[in-house]
Amino acid sequence: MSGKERLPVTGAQGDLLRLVAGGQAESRAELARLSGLAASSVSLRVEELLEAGLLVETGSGVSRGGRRPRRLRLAPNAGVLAVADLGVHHVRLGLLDLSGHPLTVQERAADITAGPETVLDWLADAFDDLLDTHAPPGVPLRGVGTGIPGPVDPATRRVVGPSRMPGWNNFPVAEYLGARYDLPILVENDANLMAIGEARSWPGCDNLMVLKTGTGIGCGVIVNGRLHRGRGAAGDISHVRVRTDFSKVCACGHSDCLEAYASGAALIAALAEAGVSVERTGDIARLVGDAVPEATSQVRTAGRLIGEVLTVLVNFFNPDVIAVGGSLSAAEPLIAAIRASVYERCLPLATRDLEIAPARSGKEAALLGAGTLLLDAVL
Amino acid sequence: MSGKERLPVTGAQGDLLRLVAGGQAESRAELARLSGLAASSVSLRVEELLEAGLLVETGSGVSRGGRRPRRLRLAPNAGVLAVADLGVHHVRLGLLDLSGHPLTVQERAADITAGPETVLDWLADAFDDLLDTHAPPGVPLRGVGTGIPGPVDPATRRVVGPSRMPGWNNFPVAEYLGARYDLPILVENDANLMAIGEARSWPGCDNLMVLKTGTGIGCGVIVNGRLHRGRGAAGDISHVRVRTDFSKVCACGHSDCLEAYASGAALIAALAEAGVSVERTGDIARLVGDAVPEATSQVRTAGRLIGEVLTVLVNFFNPDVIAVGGSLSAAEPLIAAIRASVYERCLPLATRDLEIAPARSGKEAALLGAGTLLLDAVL
DNA sequence: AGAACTTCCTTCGATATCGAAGTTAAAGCG
DNA sequence: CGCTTTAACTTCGATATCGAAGGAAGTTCT
Repeated sequence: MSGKERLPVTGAQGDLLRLVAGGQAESRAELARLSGLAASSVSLRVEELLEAGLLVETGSGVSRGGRRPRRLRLAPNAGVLAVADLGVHHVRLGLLDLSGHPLTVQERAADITAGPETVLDWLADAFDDLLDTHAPPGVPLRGVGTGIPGPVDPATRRVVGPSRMPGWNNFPVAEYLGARYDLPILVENDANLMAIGEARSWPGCDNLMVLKTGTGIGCGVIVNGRLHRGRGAAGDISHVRVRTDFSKVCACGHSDCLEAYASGAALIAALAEAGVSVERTGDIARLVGDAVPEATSQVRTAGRLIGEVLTVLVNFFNPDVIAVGGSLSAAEPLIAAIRASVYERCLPLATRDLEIAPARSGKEAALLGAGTLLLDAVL
Repeated sequence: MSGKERLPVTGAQGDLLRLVAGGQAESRAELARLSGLAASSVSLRVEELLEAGLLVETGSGVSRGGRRPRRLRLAPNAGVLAVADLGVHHVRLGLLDLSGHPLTVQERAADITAGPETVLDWLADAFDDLLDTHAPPGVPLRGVGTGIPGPVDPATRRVVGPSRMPGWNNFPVAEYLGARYDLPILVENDANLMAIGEARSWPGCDNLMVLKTGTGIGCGVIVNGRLHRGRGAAGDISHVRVRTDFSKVCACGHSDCLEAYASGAALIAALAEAGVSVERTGDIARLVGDAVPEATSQVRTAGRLIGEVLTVLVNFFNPDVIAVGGSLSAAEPLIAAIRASVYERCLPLATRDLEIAPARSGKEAALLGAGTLLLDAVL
């Protein structure tokens, strides 16, 4: 667990390892195509990686009309990653192998308002616990990463101006964890991590928007296969102004923000007014499933508002995919309403091959995304 | 004028040439830093390029504390590019050297509604004319490019669904020009070209939005220093819905499109209703300069509407710069109104270092952009 | 079943790139 | 002015990459 240095690989070896770890290549031939290296060079490097015990050959793959490829995998004992997805009330955390596949995942209750030191100490203890109980013996920890339910400045890797995280503003999360783990540390906004994780489930799609509809509304943007951070807050559409019949003031001080109408928190408040008591965002989808009319109507309205914001973004950005995740996305009318808005209003060229679909990668999306980003730092 | 092949350069040589041509590097040392190659390798390749007559040394540059760099330039006789920016009523066309600097630029009246064959034949004749009269003798033509005032499908390089170009739909512009010139041919949307040209004027800024406010409203998007095309129509914000007091139906069939209120064409119509007769979009800025109240008021409203659309995009995309060009941008209240909307409504993290400014690169922006893109195909 | 592809991977000599050490030419300074 | 420092380039042996040719292991066509 010592040594902040990467694995003992040269540049070209690292590129190849990343391609295998990222699931983009499974054979020498694919590596050659994707890396741009000559097939002969790939063979040489792969040979070295096999000898170093970082790669293993696991049988052969499917023929594409000729000789079958010899399938390459990352060695299971090359290392593990410890990753977490900090939420407001819950934390998901787990261990991944260096292919980014989960070895174990847990969800634990946690209160992020307890402040950064308390939460991060607790998190590190939880990691140690997981490593003791679930990591194969002798396999080294190679990196630590966590998602944060608020904006993270990519330059300083500090939390900046979070709305639901008192005490965290400007806290140097990466440094604090770095003091405990002498390893690559990743700190990133949770919607961004989710977007990266989700992108792995859409091969061939280079431009995605990934919505996280939960207590708040988050959005991660993948451009050209890579996370777009902008100045640090890219994808933040929660305070975009929407067209509505009556006016609401948002917690941010502006009026008519999307979040004030279409977030899980807003829906819970609206349902309470209508006499329907809901405690958690996840329960809204259940009410919709039980055909409670107030819930369905509210979700439909939220979908329409989100969809109207998306029309602008679809025309502007022309994504291949809009993946909708988060606990609200389990309510079917949400995506239906989003689709209706977008397809009705957007340019044909922009919607021709646009797919608007539920997120494919489930609850672990953010953890997988953390793994994917960490691999770039580790390999 | 024969030979569709590129210049006789190997891969690494091409990279170096592109860096010099793009104005990013002027010395061997800069080339080494930017290309990632070892200094020794750079020296070898540069030596070859000098011998091949593609590069020339032109004295020495400014010392940065040590020995002065030996300044490198593209050889003036390495070739020329013929580029055009097709508008609805006018065409700008010119010759560029392989550094992308204009040798000569002209504006000629032309009617794009005459149909593609007529216009493109006329354009090619105009190119030949320019080459005869303004190209240094013996310098070969290396590439041809043109901007189109409508959407261009990047896959097929055909015009798709243009609004003001009858007869052009699905016309294979690149193929048609390719039959006349056996050279790399570039065909691209005009706002996209303008964005690329403008981006060269903002060194260090990797994420830009470039607005073209003329008869219509165009927008080009630069992400990570490269043009973002999406599925072909990225940046097209002209048919985004805006919040207004009264409702208008746009030519596209939807109601309340941005273009129906804030485009030059819309302003001319609105001014006519107010009893102010304007013929061309460029005259609106003149009226504003003469403090005609109706014009100022209309432009301010247009700016506010554009700004409101931009708030969504700024939160989402987090650009470094919004550059506003086109004939309307000469009207100062336009940018002032855009700034007011964006700064009032957007997230602090997104506007902290955001610059909203008039385009820097003038009327030739699209031609320069065409040159920049062509260089990638030629070098 | 046999011949003809196709694809995957390896071998080996030719070539390109690297990087450490040296050279050249300037700026900064007492 | 001469000394040190800095940066720009060059030289040259070590190393990495390439690419053509060929072998291995399939599929497809006849």
